[in-house]
Amino acid sequence: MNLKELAAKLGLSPTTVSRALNGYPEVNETTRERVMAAAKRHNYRPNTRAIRLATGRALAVGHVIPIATRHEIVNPVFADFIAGAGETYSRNGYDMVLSVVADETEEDTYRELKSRGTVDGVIVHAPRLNDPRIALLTEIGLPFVVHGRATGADIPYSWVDVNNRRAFQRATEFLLDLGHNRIGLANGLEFMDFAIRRRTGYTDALAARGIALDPALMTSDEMTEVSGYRAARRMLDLPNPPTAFLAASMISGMGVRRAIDERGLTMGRDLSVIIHDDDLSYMKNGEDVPIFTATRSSVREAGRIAAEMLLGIIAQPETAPQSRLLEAELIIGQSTGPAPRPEASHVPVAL
Amino acid sequence: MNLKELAAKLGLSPTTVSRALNGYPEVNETTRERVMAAAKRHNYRPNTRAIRLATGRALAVGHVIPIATRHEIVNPVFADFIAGAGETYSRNGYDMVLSVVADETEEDTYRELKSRGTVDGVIVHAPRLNDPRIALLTEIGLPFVVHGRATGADIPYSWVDVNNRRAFQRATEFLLDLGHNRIGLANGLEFMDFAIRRRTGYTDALAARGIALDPALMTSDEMTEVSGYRAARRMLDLPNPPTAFLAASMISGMGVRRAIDERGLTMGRDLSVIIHDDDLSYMKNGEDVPIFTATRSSVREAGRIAAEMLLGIIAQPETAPQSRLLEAELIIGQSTGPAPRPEASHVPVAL
DNA sequence: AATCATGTCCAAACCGCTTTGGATGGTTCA
DNA sequence: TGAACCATCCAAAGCGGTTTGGACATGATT
Repeated sequence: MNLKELAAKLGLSPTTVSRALNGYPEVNETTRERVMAAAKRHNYRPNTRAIRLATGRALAVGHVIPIATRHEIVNPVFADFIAGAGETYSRNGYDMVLSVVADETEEDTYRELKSRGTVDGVIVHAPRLNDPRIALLTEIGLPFVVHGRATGADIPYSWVDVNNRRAFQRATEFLLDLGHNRIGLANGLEFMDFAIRRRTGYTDALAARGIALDPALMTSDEMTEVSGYRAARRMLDLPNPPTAFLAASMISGMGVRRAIDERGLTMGRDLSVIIHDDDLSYMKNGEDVPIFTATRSSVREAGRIAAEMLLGIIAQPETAPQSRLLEAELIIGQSTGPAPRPEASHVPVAL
Repeated sequence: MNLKELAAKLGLSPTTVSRALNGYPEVNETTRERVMAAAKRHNYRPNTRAIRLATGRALAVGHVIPIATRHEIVNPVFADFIAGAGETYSRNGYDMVLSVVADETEEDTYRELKSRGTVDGVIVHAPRLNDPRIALLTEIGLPFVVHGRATGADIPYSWVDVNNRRAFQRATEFLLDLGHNRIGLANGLEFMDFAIRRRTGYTDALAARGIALDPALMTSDEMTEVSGYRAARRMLDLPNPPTAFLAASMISGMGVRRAIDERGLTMGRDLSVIIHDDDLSYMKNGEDVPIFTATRSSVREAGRIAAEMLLGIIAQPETAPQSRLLEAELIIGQSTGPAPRPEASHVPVAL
C-alpha cells in the first residue's frame, strides 16, 4: 500500500493525502480525518526510502566503531551509551546506523557517510588527544557531537562529557582524607582523553596536599579485568606498596580486587579501592549497598543527552556549538576505609 | 556532485555513467575507464537514498533491541555480537540499523521496519521459549536469522546457535570426573532459550551418573555479578554446600568468586568454578592462562556467521531455512581442581 | 457587481539514481 | 548489396514520496 494507491482509494490526489497525514493546514479537517482513518485501516506507512530521497534528509544518525587491534571501543560502556542514544532516536523518528570498520578506514567512513547522504550527523566516540576526527568532520560539514572531549582540538565543537578530572580529584581527596597517602592509579589508556583528565585529577589532588608523585603507582592500560589485576599485583609487590587504589572501571576494579583477595587481604579493610562506575545496566555496582566506593555517572544518560544535542544541531545547523559537562557523584561503598596504621598494613591477619 | 553533473562533465548520459560504474557490459572499456577516473577525481559517490529508492532495496539490516525492565539484551554479549555482524555488513556494503525500543513495541517495530522498507532483513536476538517473533516475521515476510533458537517454535526458520546443552553437559561431566557431586548451577533467566538448554545439559549429565537433582543447587537469574554472588552465597550457606559451581557468564562467575573469596576460601582449590565464556574482546578470561575453566565460544564469530547467513537469505529469499550449530570448546583454567575430601572441605585454611 | 481574499484541492516537477526500450552506426555474412 | 547483428550509447519512465504553483469555489469587501 503506497501513497498513490491510498489516494486512489480515497478519491483524492497524492498531494492532499500527503498533506493530510503530515499535518499541513491547507486541508479540510473532515478530509484529514477521513485520510487518517483510511491510513490506519489499510495500515499505510510511508516508505522511508522515498521520504529520504524527497526530503533530502537521511533521518538517521551514524555511530562509527573502529574495530581492530585497538578494540577499546567495543566495550560495555559503548553498549549502554548506544542504548541511551537509541531511545532518543526512536522517540524522534530517527534511525541509528552503526558502522563497524577497520581502524584505518575510519576517516574514509565519515567521508562516505557524508557524500552518500547515509546519515544527517554522527556521534564521535572515544576521543583521543588531538583527535583528527573533529577537524575532519568540521571540514566536510557533517554535524557531530563528541562523547567526551579532545584535548588539543583548537576549533569549537559540541560535546557531552563527564567531569573526569573533578571525579578523580574528589576520589583521591576522599582517600587522602581517610589517611591514605600511597594511592595506586590503574588508569585507562592515556592516549584517550578521558584517561588524561582522570590522571590530572589524581595528580592535582596529590599536589594540593604536597604529596610527590610516584611513577610506580601509576599505570595506564586497557580497562580489562586482567589489566586491573596485574596493575594491583605489581604495586602490591612494591617495597612500599599503596594502601588504596583508584581503578578506571568496574571491570578493572574487579581485577584489583582479585589481586587483593589473592593475598588474603580484605578490600575495604586492608586496602581501599575506588572505581569509576558508568552505571551500566547489567553490571551494577551492587544493588542495595554499593560494592565499590565509586565516582558514578550514567553513560546511558550521557547517550541520551548527546543524542538530543545532535538532533538539535541537525535541526538548527547554524547555531553555535553546545556542550554539557556532567558531574559524577561520589558513592560510598564497602571498598574504602581508613588507612591501616603503618605497622599493621599489608600483613594478612591470618598469617 | 551527483550522477547528472558527472555525466554532463563527461559529455555522456547518466545511463552510461551509471552502467560504467556498476560494471554493466554494454559500455566501451575505454569509456568505462574514463568514467571511473572522473568519478575518482571528483570523488563522486552515488547517493544511498536514491539507490535505495531506485532499486527497492534497503541495503540495510536491522537489529531490534528491546529496552526496559527486562534489559537482558543490552549486555556485553550483545556488543560483541554486533561487532562481528557489523564487520560483515560493512564488507558487503550494507548498513546496520539498531532500533532501541520499549519492550511492548517490539513487534510493532518489526512491522514498521517491513512496511516502511527500512531494512531488508533482521537478526532476532535473545530468543525465548515459544518466541512469538518467529511467527510474526515469517508472516510479514521479513527475512531473518535468529541468534539462538526458540524451543517450541513449530515453523522452520534460520538460526545460528552454540550447542549450549552439550557445553554444559561437558562442563558438568568434567566436574563429576574431578569428584564433585554437589554442583551448583547459577544459570541465566530460564525463559531464555539458551538458559533452558544449558540447564538441560546440566541435568542430563547428572542423570547419566545417577545423581539426583537438588533444587537448592539450581538458580536462575540475570547474568550479573551480583546475581552470581548471591547465588553462590546462598548455596554456600546450605548445610550441605556444593563443591563446584557452573556459572552462566564471565560476569556472574566473578560474583561467584567474590562469594568464595569472602569466605576465605580459594577458588580452584576449595571450590571449583566453570563459566561459559563468550570470548568477549574486552573481557578476556585471562591472557596467557585462563582464569576460569570455561566452555568457550566466540559470540563475535557467531555474529559474523549470522550476518553472512542473513545476507545470503536476502540475496536468495526462496531458499530453505539454514542453520548452524557451533560447538563450544572446554578450556581448562585455574578455577577447577579435584573435589576436596569431605572432612577438609569448606574450612578456610586460615581459621 | 466586480474585486479580492480564503479555503481546499490538484497537476506536475523534483529528489538522484536504475532500468527498459530503443537509436545509431559499423561489421559481418549470405 | 541488403539484411542481420553487434557494440555502444541515450531518452524516458520509473521508484514513492514532497513541494511548488496554480485552479476553482465560496464568501467577504467595496
